[in-house]
Amino acid sequence: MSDSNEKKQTWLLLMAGHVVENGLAGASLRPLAKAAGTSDRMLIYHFGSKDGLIDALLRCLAERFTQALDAALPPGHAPNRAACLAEITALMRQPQAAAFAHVWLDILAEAARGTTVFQTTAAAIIEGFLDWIVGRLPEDDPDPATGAAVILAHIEGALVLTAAGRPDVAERVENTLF
Amino acid sequence: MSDSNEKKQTWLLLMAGHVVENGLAGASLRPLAKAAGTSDRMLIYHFGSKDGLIDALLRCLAERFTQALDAALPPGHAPNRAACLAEITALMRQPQAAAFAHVWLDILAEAARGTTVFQTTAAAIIEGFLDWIVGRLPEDDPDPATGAAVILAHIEGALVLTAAGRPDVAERVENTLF
DNA sequence: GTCGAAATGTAGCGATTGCTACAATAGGAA
DNA sequence: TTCCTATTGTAGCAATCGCTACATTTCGAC
Repeated sequence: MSDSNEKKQTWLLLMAGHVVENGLAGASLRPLAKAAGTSDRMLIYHFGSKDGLIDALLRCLAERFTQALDAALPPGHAPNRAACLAEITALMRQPQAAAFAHVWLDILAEAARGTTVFQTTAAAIIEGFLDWIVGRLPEDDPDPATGAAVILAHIEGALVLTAAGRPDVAERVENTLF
Repeated sequence: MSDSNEKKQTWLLLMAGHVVENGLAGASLRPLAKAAGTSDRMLIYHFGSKDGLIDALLRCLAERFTQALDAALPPGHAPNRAACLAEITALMRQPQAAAFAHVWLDILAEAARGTTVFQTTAAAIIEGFLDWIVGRLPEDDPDPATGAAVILAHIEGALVLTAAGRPDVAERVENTLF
């Protein structure tokens, strides 16, 4: 059992890499299996169905994302909200964050259409992101929940504007937010 | 020629409706043709290829979106930025806006992955949206470009947070933005 | 009416989709 | 060894994908 779980976990990591590079929307069994070094037959056998695989893959991606946040910028309090936002914005401009942004938009599109697994995954990612931001706000922030919400909303807005090819709009806002 | 263009335009409107309801990512020729009341054979014949069809469909969607904005809230100056944001936020909560949000996220996901047609469409939609917001800002707004950018960034952030199942976060920000 | 081009229907191609039937292998329990 | 279950490979199914070959219809120019 533990042996099987280890193998599945290895597969999931490899498939997560493939998904980050090639997108989640058009991901089909055979390419995923090739990325994991196995066969579609095995993926169905161990995950039950493609839905089961996507479910596991989404959990894996969410966990990887929250871990990546802590790894990139471990908790530590910024002097003020503006500095905190600047730090996170700079982090989001790094290539690995941009790569994840593609998958994030895939997840959002499917979540918006009502698919339960994608909705819970998206909510979990948001929750983890909010917690992480709270841990980076100024120690004396009067209202960390609101502060984190403002920063996260701006990060997500900037994500959309950047994806739409207008990072300049996001930048203009960033300079006048706090 | 004009006859052919009229027919294509009718088809595009019907297909746009289908796409808004069923998503753009998984849209394939035969369902689109059925929605337009024709055949996949005819779509290929008149649009050259699926890429050509998607291109035309995206232009149609972008135009429909900007027109829908003007139709929902014709230009008129709000008393202040906060009121302007509140108006637009209320508008975005209407069902038709939510329906378009699904397609918008599809477009963004594809644009983020680098597909040119989606990128230009996304940029055009952003541009039209910005112009429309400028036309609704207070008449004496000191910096309409920045004001529109701040409002649009928040709207897009709220879109993401809502799609992720956390509209509460967006709402919290809205109350403290101006 | 005649002719030629545009427009449309029918049928199907090769590729890919998620998934499965069947058989073979492997590895531990008795 | 013997048997049983878990695991894996091979092959293929029905459905759908974008697209095309071929035949037919439609329709305006002459």
